[in-house]
Amino acid sequence: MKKDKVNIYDIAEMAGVSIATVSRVMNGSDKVSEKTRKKVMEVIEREDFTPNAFAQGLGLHTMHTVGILVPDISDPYMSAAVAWIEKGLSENGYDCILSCSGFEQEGKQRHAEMLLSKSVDALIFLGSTYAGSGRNPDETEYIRKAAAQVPVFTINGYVEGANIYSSVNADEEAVYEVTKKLIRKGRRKPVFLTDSGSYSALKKRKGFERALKECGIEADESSMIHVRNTIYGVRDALLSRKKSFDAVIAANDIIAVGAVKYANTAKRKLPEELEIVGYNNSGLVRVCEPELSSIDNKTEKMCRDTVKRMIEVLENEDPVENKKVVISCEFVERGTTDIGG
Amino acid sequence: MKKDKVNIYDIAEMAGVSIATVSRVMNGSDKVSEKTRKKVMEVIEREDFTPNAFAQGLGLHTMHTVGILVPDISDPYMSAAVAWIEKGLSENGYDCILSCSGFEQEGKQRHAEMLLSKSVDALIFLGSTYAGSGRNPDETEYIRKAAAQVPVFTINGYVEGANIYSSVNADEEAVYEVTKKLIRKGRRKPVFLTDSGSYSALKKRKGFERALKECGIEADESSMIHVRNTIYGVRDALLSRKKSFDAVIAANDIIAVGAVKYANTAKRKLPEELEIVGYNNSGLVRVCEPELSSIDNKTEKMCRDTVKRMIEVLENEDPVENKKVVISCEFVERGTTDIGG
DNA sequence: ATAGCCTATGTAAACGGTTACATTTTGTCT
DNA sequence: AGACAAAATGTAACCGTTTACATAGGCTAT
Repeated sequence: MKKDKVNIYDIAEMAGVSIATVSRVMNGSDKVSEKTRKKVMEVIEREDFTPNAFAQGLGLHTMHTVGILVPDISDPYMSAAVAWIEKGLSENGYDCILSCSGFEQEGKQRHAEMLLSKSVDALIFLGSTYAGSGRNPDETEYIRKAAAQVPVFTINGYVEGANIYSSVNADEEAVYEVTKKLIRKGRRKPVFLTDSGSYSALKKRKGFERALKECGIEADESSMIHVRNTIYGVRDALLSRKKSFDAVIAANDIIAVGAVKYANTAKRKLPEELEIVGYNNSGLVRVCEPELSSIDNKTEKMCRDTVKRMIEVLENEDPVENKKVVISCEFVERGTTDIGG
Repeated sequence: MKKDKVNIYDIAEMAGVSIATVSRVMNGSDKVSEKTRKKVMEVIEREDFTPNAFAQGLGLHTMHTVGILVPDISDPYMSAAVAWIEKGLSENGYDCILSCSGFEQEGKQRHAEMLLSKSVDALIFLGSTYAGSGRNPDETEYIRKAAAQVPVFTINGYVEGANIYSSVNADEEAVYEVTKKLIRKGRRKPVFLTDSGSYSALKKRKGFERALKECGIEADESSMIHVRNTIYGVRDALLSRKKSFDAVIAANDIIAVGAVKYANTAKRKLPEELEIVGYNNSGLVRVCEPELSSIDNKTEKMCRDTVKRMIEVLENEDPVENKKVVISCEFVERGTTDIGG
């Protein structure tokens, strides 16, 4: 099916020079006389020549390609992050291979191996790992295995290990601060909603618990609710809840939107009777009515930062000192709270 | 950084066989005696040997990899589509390289060339092209160029040409039908909102105009409004509009949400005083309040279908007959209209 | 024993670039 | 004009696989 493409030999012949000269022209560098360069460039453009990346890779030992592993690209937070990462990589002459691994460890592992077999220069794991959850210490074993071959970067999932670089949000602090504010304002029955036991979810939960404890509010198990990551799932869970509550801190914006749906359905006025805080400050916040107050976890900054460090690791031989970068969040107030931005 | 890896020569030497035999063992196929296979496998496992992908790519001319070009992955419609495509490809043993090209032709072209240089087996162009707009016939020249090298599949952007396969929605029909319904119900001043002059936008517009003409409503230019693809952009455009209108048909859900924002801001009751129809039936429809009536363009079906045809084209030599597949849409009624689902 | 055939294995030629090194061309200085 | 350096260009080795083809070795049938 695939037609034969022109290769460097064809170009060389047409331009009446050697392949070395064509290669030199292609790579801009080196010393080629202006006359020859022009002649060769003409042929290259006329024939629409683009070098074969594999052949280049063989010689150069790099394909300038980075693998991105994302559990679910249709999640707005993930897709926004991928967009930023792709942009950053592209600006630096790298391309990305995307792989949607699902949330299961087995899929992640398989996809990571697939990416490695494509000789990516580095790997980015996007989204939460379960590292440190204590439930199963080898849940991140495959990340360490991958790191034996290429530098690995994790975003919002911290894994300790050689050749592994992590960027995480100060999730605990962020939730702690916002919960405190809610309590200070008079809320006495806040609940925390999450859909997973991921690394970052655990941090958020910790922040929530700490704030409650400090304020002398009993943090019983029932104030930390496990929900499905869908709008209706959350709404229904809240509708059927027996115990009362007067504030919701959600682990992501989708869950928060579900809480807003609940409030609208149950006719509880926002923010007077109930306050809701989302997480991620994603595109959803403005779609929601009233618009959603949310904790901005600085996706763009985090992604840009990750890409920058990656380029450093890949292109400088001196080791990058910062293995773990913590990026703080910022609470953005909109219509679902009234605690001061 | 990358460790020096063992290669096939090392394995061959250690196992006391030739590289050809090792290669045969690796690829499972061919006839190798059980004894040799075992001996070689042992060394392979012990040394953790994985073949170099560059070299494989050079030899094989296929990496079971498909390139996906998407203008903007953070758009919920696009990311949902990518998720479906990735899933389908993955199920068939293919991987995908994602490239976010932006909406400009120049970027699309550059990214397409990049993907081709990576020896992808096929290319998928996601989202609207400007083919047939008449404004510039070579706007799709680069797609044809790409098709000279590998089969090209376009989703919602029809391009005529050899080796090009398209899947498009019956956009004109869908908009025509829903507009008719609105008019029949009594709406006399519908407006159509779009952010682009893309192929599918033009079809939608055509359907809108046709419905108006048939019903004897004057379709002046001002009833087809060009807006930015942001919620506030649309809201503000509508707020500042002088001429009155009583129904909105939007080219996508984001625009429709903007119209809902407008209605909420201007205190126009939905759906009594104003009816709004979105397009794509994306995740946003349920976030919106009231929930958004939208035209479902069957993203999953379209993506699955595209992947299926692609596999056929790639793996069977007999030509696939259907170069252009049209997939019909379905209007889904929610809170922003009252015309009957 | 030997011709004849399979089967298992090895040899070497692609694949399409990069690049160290060799060679030719050009230009300068005396 | 001749010597020499510098600049431009060419040659060929190398990267690590796959695979068509060649060959060696084992078996059966005569």
